[in-house]
Amino acid sequence: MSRYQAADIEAKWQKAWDEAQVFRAERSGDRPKYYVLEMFPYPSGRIHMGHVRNYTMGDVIARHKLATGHNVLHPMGWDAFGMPAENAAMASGGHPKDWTYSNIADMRGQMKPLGLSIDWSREFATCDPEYYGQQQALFLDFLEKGLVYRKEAVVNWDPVDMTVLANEQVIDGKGWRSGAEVERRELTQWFFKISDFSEDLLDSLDTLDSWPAKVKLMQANWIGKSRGLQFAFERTDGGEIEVYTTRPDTLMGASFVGISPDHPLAKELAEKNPDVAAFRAQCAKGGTTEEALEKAEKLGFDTGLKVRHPLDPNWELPVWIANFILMDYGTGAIFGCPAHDQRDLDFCRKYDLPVKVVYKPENAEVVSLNEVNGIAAAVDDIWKSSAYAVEEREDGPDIERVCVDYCAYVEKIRFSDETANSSSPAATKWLLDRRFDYVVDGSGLFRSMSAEEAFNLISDNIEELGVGQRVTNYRLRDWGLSRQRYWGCPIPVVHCDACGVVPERKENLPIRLPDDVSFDLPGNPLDRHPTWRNCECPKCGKPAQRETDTMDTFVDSSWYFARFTAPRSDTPTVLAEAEYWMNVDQYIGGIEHAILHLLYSRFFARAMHICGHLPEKCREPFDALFTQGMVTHAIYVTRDENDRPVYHFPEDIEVHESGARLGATGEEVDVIPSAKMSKSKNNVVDPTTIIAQYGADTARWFVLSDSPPERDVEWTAAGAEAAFKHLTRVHRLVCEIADSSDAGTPEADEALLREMHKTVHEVSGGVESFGFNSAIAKLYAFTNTLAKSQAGAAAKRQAATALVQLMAPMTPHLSEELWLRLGHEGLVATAPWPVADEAMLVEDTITLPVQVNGKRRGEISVPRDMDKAEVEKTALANDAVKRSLDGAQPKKVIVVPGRIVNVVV
RNA sequence: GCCCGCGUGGUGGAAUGGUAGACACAGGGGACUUAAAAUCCCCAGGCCGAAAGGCCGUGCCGGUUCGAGUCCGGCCGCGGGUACCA
Repeated sequence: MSRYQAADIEAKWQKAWDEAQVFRAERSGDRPKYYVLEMFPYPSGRIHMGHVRNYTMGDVIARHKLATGHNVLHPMGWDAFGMPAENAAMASGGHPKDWTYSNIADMRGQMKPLGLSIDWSREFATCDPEYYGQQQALFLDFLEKGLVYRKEAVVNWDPVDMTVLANEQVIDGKGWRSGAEVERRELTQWFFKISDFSEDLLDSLDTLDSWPAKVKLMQANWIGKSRGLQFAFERTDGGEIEVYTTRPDTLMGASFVGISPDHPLAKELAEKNPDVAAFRAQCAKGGTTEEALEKAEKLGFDTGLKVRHPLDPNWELPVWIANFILMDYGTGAIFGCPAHDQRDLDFCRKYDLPVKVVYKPENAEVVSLNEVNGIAAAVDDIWKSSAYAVEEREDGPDIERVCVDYCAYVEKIRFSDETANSSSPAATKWLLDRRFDYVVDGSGLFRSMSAEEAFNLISDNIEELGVGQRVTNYRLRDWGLSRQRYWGCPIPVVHCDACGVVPERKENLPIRLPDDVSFDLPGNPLDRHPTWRNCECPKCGKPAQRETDTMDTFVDSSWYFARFTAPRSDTPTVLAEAEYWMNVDQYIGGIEHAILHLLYSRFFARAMHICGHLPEKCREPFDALFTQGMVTHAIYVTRDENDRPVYHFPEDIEVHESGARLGATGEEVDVIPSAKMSKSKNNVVDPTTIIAQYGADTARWFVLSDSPPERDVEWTAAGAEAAFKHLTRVHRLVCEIADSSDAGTPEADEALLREMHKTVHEVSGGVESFGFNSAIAKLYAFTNTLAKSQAGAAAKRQAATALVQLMAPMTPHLSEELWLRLGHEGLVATAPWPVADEAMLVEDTITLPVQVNGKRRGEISVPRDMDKAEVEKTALANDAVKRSLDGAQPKKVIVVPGRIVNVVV
């Protein structure tokens, strides 16, 4: 009997599949098509366990669909533009192109041994001029349809290196190479008009039935539809300030009007007032990320300007410049209502601005006002309490009641204030400044009304006054695609002194990246290239300058799925091919792409449809989405002399009880226990050693069995050994069965075949619903059953055949080998998937647990179809149950047929 | 900060609101062997108990339910995203 020789088997069958062209995808009318796609990799140089996990999952789906009679498209390509190639060029002097293509060759070489059912004839890289040239054509079409435009936007600016930094290159607010404090700076850049599609992108989420709910929720929140009021505050010195608010109901609690440091008014003031200029400069420090902006200390500057409250001309509010107000959202100006917004509250406390309550806190009565910390603490508690947040509902704010009782509440606070030992300035200020006699509706007191009523009352007043109107607003911003970098798709436009910005002619595409560039200086090499940017204006023919910005790499990955349907065509897509192959039936990728990549792709599919590159049905390009968890691993960090992080490889680390240290020097390292594997953090584990040691089938089996696919998994090497042992066991067992001629008992045959049908049923279900780890557990159990079975050779061969077929999507090479060994014709890869006999799935006798008051006390064995009354009788007659009841009379007996009996006493 | 997830034995994990811990890893014991490897068999959440059995137990606190790992509310911890990492 031959031993399990993974290396021989795998090479043999990969060759066989190749020769039979089993995975070559061609249009065909005789089978339903199925397009399965895994998010294509960035060619970092080495595949890691995350790739193996991702592609193996997709491969199981693809092979299962092939076996169930589908015409499967399962392509692979490379998301090949991006910063790491330039970083490598800077670090070691090579060329990004060489680095990238060499990495692609390496990774393809590491992926092929996995035996993936990929149609490699469709492979491409986004840095191929044949691909990015078509992308440039798309850009020009988008431009023509008004889907692209230019405007000013802020970037991270490194004032020492004089270059734009990616967010990732900003560490603790400092440039990663220079260590200089990063500034925000405005540049003119290209934008896709994704915001034109806000409503559609939001509404269409409802049609994506096979997407994870969490992804749809994240996208919906990202798009961030809000109903609000846009209106103007009149300045006492003339002019006005336009604000947007989702909370007009809190207008009577306004304490100030705030404008963004990037607001035109702030810029105007800065020209005359050096203090304002200095404040703006202070606000411009730090990175551009939302996180950095939100977490930054709240800074404000009192402009000295005043505005009139729109509902009370005698009520003046100060105008502040505040760093937490984003120019990109709404109008870049707000009114602050500190009582009902945490950020406004923080701000008002810091600058001693009044806090006016509009809503009565729901739990005002239960607040203890005699706490040792005095009234300030009580007020704090209330401010912090969730009662203050008015829940945003689909139909606008609701639930909470606008005050009436708040007068009584304020009295209560005041009463307590007299007895409190301390009176904090904030609390005193708040008490002194209440204006609860203000009239909204002329009645002399606030009416008791719901938040929605208040929302409408204020909005109506504002609209009647003619100073503003209700508007729908979206958080989603247009997609800035300009990058001041070399290794990306050149933006195909020309700047002409006479004609302005002119699109390149399509016949001049692709606009190729020049090869002769240097990375010895920071910044974009295209900018300082001696000749590349010189060209003729496509319109007037005079000398002109090429755009030197390249495209965001997200553009590359926003349409590659469509390109796979016609990867060699000299147009971006071919409608007939797209009509046949699209949409992607199953898309698989990391949860980290839940928002940006998937949203951008949805936008691109719409835009491509508008330009005639995709049929109508492709507006939502991914029918089903599965988001796999990430493979994580600890990160080991030390700090260099400038306090910048240095990441160490796992193999250089010694772990001890209280932490970890560097093996070479003994230096203690900080351990970040579990984080996404990332090349820049040096925590990537290489799967090739496992493949070399045990074979691809072991690696595939192990990554699928180890954890549920949607969950993150911490990589450990233990376990691969066990997977290999199991496959060896299956090999031995099936070979024994193939050679056996034993007779068995009819009972054993029956039992084995019942178990076989159950396994077929459960494994099929598991494969179809991404329950790979559970499916594999069933296969383990069935292997154990088969090994112990006393069934005859014929029944065992039948069971072994099913086992081999069920394992085939996961361990395709081993299965082919055993399929042949069992004497079957052709390839298991194309053999029809086994189908379970429903009649064999039901047992005649079932075991029911019996609970007494919800605790399991015994079990009974009853016929499957026994009626409820009989089951109840049997349960109550059970010895263990009687003992547990101890003579007590049951009040109620709940019988859940086929499930459980619960006796309540 | 904000949005979204996740949290179950020593470990990975299983469990349409219905017997918590399937299946495996590591561990312990045994068989085979001169020995080892390989293979096979058995044990195994915690506590009490000789056993029968009992009590506790799915991050924490509370709720809904005959019944909660699962649903609801509030916390804590960890992870992802946060628009120039891909």
